[in-house]
Amino acid sequence: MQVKNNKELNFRSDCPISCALDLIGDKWSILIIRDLCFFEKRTFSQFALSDEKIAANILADRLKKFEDYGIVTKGKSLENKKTVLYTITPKGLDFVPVILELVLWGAKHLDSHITDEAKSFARKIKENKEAVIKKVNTYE
Amino acid sequence: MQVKNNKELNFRSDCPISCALDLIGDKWSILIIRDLCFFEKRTFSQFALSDEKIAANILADRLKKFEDYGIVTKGKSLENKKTVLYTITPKGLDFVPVILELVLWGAKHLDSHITDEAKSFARKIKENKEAVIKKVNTYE
DNA sequence: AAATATTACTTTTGTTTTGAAACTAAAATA
DNA sequence: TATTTTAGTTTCAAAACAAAAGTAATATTT
Repeated sequence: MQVKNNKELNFRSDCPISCALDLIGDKWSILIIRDLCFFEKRTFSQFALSDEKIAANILADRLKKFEDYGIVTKGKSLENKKTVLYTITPKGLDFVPVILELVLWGAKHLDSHITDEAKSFARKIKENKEAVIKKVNTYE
Repeated sequence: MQVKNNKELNFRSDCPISCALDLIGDKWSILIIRDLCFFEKRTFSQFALSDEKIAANILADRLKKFEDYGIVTKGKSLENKKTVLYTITPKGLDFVPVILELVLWGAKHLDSHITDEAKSFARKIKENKEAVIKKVNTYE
């Protein structure tokens, strides 16, 4: 049978930064991980509803990639047969520190674009990064 | 006169993560910042020679964007008239923590692809992240 | 001084990725 | 039974990317 798969990643080099970017270096991947980790989103339509308005085809592509590379697992809801649940793995959760640093960068250098809520989150990260990471890791 | 400019960024939302990605969310931007911060590259041809082999047109595009958004400044060499020097700004240096977290992620989860050198760098980051950041910040 | 090489790009052309919209199929709800 | 919801897929045009070749100024070699 014909399986539609993301083509195999070829890593451009053996640099860990480059390899990480080969997997999540685009405008959408990190936002999906953000939604999984900080907004407890789990379903296709929840991701699709985010402010940035990802297109359905791109979302489907990234979720497939994430599944293929162990960033999320795909499962079925216990309550009904049509809802698909995406759950972040430990490998995916390990992107949280990257995301927190992006928040700090954004809050510092794009100040005027950023909400007060985001600014207060940045403050919280600066005060106690480990606590923020631990909290995300215990959502599950 | 006709100026060739990167079109204005439109930020997809007011999320600091999303905004940061609007600027550097692609496969190349962070690698150029890596080369500036960790390998002291300053010229077009030095960037072009990196292992990942960025195409000249893409490199030119990203350097222009970086200049426009204050990530680097463009200057002339004191020694000769043809070399152009790109220098990272404090705003650009503030991406270093993001990069260090990508190194840690890559070293942990893509272990088999990564060089021993990169692994030992990851160890150093884990031992004393602040020292690594400080060292990068004092290259200049 | 002339020829060659280097540097920093730009241009061209073809391919790939993205984005928007419409469409589908199964399941759930009214 | 009809409508809505969920999770996608398909289509097609536009934008971004990649590889290669070209250019112009400067620097080096012969």
